[in-house]
Amino acid sequence: MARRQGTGEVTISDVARLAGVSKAQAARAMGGYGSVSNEVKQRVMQAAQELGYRPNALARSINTGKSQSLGVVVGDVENPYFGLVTRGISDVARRHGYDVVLANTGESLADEEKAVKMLLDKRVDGLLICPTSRTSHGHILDVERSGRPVVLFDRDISVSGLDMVQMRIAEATREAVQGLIDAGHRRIAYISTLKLATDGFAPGQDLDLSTVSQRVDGICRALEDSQIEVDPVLFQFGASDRQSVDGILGEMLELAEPPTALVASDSLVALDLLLSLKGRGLRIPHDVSVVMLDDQPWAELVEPPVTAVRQPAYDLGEQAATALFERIDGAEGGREIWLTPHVVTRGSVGQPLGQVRQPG
Amino acid sequence: MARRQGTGEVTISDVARLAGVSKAQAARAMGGYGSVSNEVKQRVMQAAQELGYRPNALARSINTGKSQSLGVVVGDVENPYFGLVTRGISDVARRHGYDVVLANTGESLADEEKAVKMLLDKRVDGLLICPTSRTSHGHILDVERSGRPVVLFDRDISVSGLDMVQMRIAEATREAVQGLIDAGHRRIAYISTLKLATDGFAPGQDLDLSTVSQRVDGICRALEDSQIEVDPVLFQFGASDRQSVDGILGEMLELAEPPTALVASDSLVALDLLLSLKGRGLRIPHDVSVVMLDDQPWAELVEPPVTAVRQPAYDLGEQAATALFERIDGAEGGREIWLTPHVVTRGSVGQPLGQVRQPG
DNA sequence: TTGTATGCGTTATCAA
DNA sequence: TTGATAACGCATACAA
Repeated sequence: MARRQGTGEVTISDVARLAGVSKAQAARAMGGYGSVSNEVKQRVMQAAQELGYRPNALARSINTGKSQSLGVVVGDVENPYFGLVTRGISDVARRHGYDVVLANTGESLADEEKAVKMLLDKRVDGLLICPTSRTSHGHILDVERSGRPVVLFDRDISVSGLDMVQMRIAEATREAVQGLIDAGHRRIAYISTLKLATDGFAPGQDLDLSTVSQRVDGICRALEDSQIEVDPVLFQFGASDRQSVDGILGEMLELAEPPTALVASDSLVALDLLLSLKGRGLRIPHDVSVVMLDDQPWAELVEPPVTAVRQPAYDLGEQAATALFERIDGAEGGREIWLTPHVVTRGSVGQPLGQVRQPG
Repeated sequence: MARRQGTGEVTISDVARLAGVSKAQAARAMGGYGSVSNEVKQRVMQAAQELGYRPNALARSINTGKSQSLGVVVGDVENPYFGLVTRGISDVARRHGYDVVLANTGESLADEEKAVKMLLDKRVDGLLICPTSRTSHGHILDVERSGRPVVLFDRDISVSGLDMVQMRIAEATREAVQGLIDAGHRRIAYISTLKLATDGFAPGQDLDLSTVSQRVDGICRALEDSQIEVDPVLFQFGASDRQSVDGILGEMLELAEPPTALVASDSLVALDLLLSLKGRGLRIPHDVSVVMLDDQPWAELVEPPVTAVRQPAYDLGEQAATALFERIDGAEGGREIWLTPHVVTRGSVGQPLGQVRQPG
């Protein structure tokens, strides 16, 4: 007589009993390992079918040490860019018979740390992380130390040796900005969601997100190539919503030498930025030129269509997941994979208005 | 001497040994159940810390019967609507200390069935499903029968008794179409991604997606209220990509009595539709009016801004997850929750061009 | 409060 | 090819 109740679900023992074989044989037949005669296999299958038996994957995992699931940690699935990345990951995972445990951290480091812990506790076979911070990465290194493979995607961290799949977006950004310069722009502003740790921004300053860092580098390189001054006031951060974007834009337009071109760090910023411009009655590209550093379908639709840097987001997800599976299958770590975004030229870039220098 | 090697990870036994207490006491201290003296708790915590011990959630789950994770089955996370829903679900889950196993099925019934099986095998504590089909739902009923709670979201199935959270979009659609009628439209077309099982569409026909069914109902009701003929040729399906949308639009414009207003079933269709209109040089709302049955931020940005039905997608996710947790906590099932979308009037609806009837 | 022994549902080992 | 039994890592009933 059992002292404790089971879960009430059908187990392999029930199947074995009905099939008239030992538990071990039934397990072998169901699991497809070891050797079992065709006749027994038939009987077991039949019994399993009849009882509606489904193996308990948890119990299996505890024995095999493999959970057949991947942990994915990302800041914001709501951002269409990450939506697509997630889709790429999920497709590869499904193809491998794995499923995906998704943790959305809202770009909070504390939540990211918690999420990683939870995922490790659940013994995921590997982790895909898009880190919130370049520098606060203790929890990520812990994972590697624990022996479970990790692949970083989209963003870098400040130590090397980990697998990572990234966009080579510095170069594409440089190209896009070169396009602005070629059109005659000298005052080019950059607007990002990233919240700066420091009060103001200084060129060359370390930024805590590699993706933002790359973008800024690309812009600066383009400017320096043409001997154009890098003006810190044209690098604006903390553009987290419509209101802050509008505020930032308003301040920059009041500058003695306002920007003639605006570079939006991603599609969300671009959306708010374009709405703000529209609200102010500014016309693109007549009054101001615009470039967005992440393409989205609607960029083609607005008037004028927006010049953008198109990132292969789905591919990023696919490659990251593929790299992780290679690690799970025993491959060496430390590999870096770089994907190449491309500039898609549309109609939002034109010549700057001849701006008049304020006297004094 | 152990015959089999463990996973190599630190277990509660190791912690117990180092702390100099029994395995049970260590487990109690770590798990926070049963009674343990403060002194032992201290020693155990200390030992766990030192060894870097992390409990194996799988082993715990197998005992408790609770996995602390939710399964989410959805057709397409890439669709921003579902992206937001997922975010809502994920936030509630995290608040409850659960994590989310996400299965993206690409709207394939076979994949949906497989996904549900996998999730059940992994003993998720509950499932949130956005079903691909109203009628092929055996796998969903199986879940309920297995005793694990399910909440359907966004879409209905053809049997009652299950928990479900849905948009009351028939009514909002009726309102939006009423707006078109009020503006003078009589030829109103509807374009949906749904692939029809039958060859053509007949008014009153059963559709396999409740969300599409509701939209069609809303349109028909508005038309009937104004004694306008419901013309099957104005209901077009299978608009899965830009090309097919363009083809559908082309055919409809060649009709003897072409539509003067277009209703896009969701934001993806709307995007393709607007691009197609733009490509053809048709102007909104002068040449044709447009309404989209799912609002997205860019709808406000395009020229003219697009009148849309705004669905509280994040709320849908939140409510669905909340309902599921209530079921997990023992609440009765069979509840239906309805959310109310609203028409957001913008500039894409105008008076129809006086169209000339073809003679003969 | 503590320790022992057993159970969870599976896989792995070993002898038959 | 089979069956008995240990092992996985933890939770829990029971006795101490």
